[in-house]
Amino acid sequence: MTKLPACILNSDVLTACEGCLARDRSNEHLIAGLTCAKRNMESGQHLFVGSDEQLHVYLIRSGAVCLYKMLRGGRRQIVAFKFAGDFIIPAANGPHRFSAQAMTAVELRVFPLALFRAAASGDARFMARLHEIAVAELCKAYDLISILGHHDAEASVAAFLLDVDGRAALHVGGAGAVILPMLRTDIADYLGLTHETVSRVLTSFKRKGLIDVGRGRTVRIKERATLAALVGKAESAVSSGAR
Amino acid sequence: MTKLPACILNSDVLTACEGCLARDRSNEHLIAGLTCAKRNMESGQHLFVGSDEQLHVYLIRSGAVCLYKMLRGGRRQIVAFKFAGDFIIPAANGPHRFSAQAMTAVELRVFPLALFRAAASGDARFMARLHEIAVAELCKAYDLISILGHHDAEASVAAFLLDVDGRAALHVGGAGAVILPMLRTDIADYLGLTHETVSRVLTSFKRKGLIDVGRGRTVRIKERATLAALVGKAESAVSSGAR
DNA sequence: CGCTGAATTGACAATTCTCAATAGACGTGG
DNA sequence: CCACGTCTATTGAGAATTGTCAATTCAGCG
Repeated sequence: MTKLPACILNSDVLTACEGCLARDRSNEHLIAGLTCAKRNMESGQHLFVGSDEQLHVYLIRSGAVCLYKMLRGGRRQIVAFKFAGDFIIPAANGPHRFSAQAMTAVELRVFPLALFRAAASGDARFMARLHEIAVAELCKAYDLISILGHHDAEASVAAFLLDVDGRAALHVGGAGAVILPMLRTDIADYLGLTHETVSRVLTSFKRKGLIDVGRGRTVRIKERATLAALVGKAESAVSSGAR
Repeated sequence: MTKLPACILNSDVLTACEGCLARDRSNEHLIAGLTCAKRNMESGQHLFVGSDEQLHVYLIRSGAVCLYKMLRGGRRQIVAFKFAGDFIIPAANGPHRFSAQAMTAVELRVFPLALFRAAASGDARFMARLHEIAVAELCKAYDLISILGHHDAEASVAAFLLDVDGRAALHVGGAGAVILPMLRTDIADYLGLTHETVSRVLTSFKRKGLIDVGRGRTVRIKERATLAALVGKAESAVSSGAR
């Protein structure tokens, strides 16, 4: 079994890959046959679009990226936000299912997909890691489904704020404030709302004293419990009884 | 490498597992250490609920099952329908994230989760199959996200009809009609609508001549292209331009 | 300092939800 | 075989939320 970098083997890679690739300066080999290149992109640039062939695995070192799909009527559905430490791994063969756009300046590590897969197919541990990552994405997807199914703007935005707040990569010093790297439009396209509605809800939260909205897209959560109540911690997978 | 049953190795298992387990009568060993039991359940019964420990992998031989989660306000979000040939595989450790309820009489094959995982962890091919299944579920989840993001009842119902129509397991003889094994309420809880809205949309489709709604929850699609247009085959992952 | 894109706020329209009543299907039992 | 009861589906009317369109304020940047 080949030697795998910690960033691939560790269970918590999705949120923290510091220390592992931090050591790789100038494209040194991480494991036999699996190298990564550095790439930097500016805000607004696309890593790839839906029609592109899938050729790479991306690891985000810093910044924020969104994965989206264009829907009928010009509507855009963002299916995931990716932050520092997150992987973007093509799921199947063929063209990309999504487009990936940098929402801020982004620092990337890029692995050739073919090599990545070759390394995985020969190694059950690596394969298991990939599976683990896919499962984590699946859980995220189900969370988003729950949010979209709510049909409740306040609950959606509250869930979004709590989710983002849980990502260490986005915190700024001191008062526990979070930088929202995305536009109101991006939040709206993620939650299935309009940017006006997102704005209204945030203003409403601010007025109720649940959050502080500061300069530079900074948000600080003041009443976490109240937000959680809005989301409905009553959310439960338990049956409410046979039908 | 152990000998694996075709139902696990084949790529198209999610929709068709006939012929593989058809041969296993009375719990014979399928591969070393991996046996399955038969179980039958009636409509309305739960395979498991969200608080249960995850102990089994299920393969549906016949019938229909839904996976759901209860949301705040008593709202129920169905995250997936499972039909004949589909697996229900616990993703992570801990309790179930969802409840699973039989929507019709169901014939099941039940594998002990521990044995299933043991077989997988030692076998890169098996692991790869599991990954493949998870990825397929992920794609389904993203499809549902796209539907829920639409915020358009007609598009949602049209997408649902076309999706269900694509599942061979649900077709009845002759005129290409499909049996919808689920209630209007189930469809609504899947699409983030109310059963009244689902009913209204179906009636509207019927009046427009897009579908026939027959006896016994039978639906026949007459104007596939029109329904597809409603969904918006314009759906695309291609960027509409840099921002 | 002014320009440009983003965010906020307002007024109104549209869709869906809620509540309610009716009609239909299915199974049971007389 | 029909009547009844129950569950499901349909239909209707009104309420509520969000979307749409438009105008204004704000922030960042040259």
